[in-house]
Amino acid sequence: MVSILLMVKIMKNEVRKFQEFVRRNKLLWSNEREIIAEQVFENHFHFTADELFIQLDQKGKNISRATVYRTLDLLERGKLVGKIQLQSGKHIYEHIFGHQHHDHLICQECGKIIEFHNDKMEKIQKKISRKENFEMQGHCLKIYGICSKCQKK
Amino acid sequence: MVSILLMVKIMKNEVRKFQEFVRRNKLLWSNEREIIAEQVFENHFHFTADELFIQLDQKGKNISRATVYRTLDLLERGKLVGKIQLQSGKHIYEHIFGHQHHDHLICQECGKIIEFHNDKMEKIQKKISRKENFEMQGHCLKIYGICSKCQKK
DNA sequence: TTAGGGTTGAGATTTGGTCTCAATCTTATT
DNA sequence: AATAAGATTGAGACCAAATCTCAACCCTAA
Repeated sequence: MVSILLMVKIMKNEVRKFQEFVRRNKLLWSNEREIIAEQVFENHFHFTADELFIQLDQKGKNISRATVYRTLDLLERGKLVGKIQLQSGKHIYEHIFGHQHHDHLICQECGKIIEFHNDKMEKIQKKISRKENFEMQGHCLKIYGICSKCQKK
Repeated sequence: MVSILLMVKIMKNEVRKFQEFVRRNKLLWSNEREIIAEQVFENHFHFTADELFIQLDQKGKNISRATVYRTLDLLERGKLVGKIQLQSGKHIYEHIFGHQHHDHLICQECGKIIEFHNDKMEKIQKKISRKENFEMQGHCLKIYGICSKCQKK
């Protein structure tokens, strides 16, 4: 009797994309990178590096803070996550892969973040850069204010 | 013989504006606040809190770092200076009073900052906020890239 | 002149993040 | 399967920017 055991590692599409990025850049694929990426893509919306570290810790994954930061950097370089700087100076992360580029409305009261995208504005930015002979690589637009819920309070 | 000594303190317009702001908010006007404000408005273009502290130190003004930071916060609250966050997470300051609102092109190579203003973009932002029932208080737009000089290198 | 309370300085502390380096793991090559 | 080269990791030291603490001091109104 012959039994064939097929070990297929189920890997989320996003995690696989990250693995491809890592290999493409001649870096090594490690357990830690996989665990961190999995957790990142389980998180919906925005999270901080430290939140991620604590989540992993609570799941019993003993991964050091340094590795979490290093891996988030890598995910950012691979354009799989985006890093957003808040007014306080803190950073939050969000998925990018599979998402359209967008900017943010940030509530100063409760911290709520609303995403939006506006093509016209992107075009204007390109035009301004061209005028200044500036080679535009990216941009960051944040609108600060009070969200509808907090206005009612 | 009678001699009248008229002591008129020459105060830059911007410094006076700050003084007014301080008084309006029922805070006290101190020597330190005056010295710091003077230095702020002597600086042209952008500077960091620490640069300001060092400038004062070199002039023999013994003002503590804490006071410099505190006063910059006040100046910001009074809308006399603006605080800009760079991608590195560091902050730089710039005058606002008497200047038109503007956004920034930031060279990733040499750090050069080019200011610009675009009305159409401001309008779009207001429209977006309105759509989301968001009470817009301010915004921050930074375009990152390579300036013309650095492209040639 | 005085009282009340805002402001300051020096240095400790916090925060978010990076660095160090020996031990460990990954991968390509035998 | 064994090996070697080199990438990665963990623990904790370290760093810079900024904030906090609190006693001493200064500003202002009365």
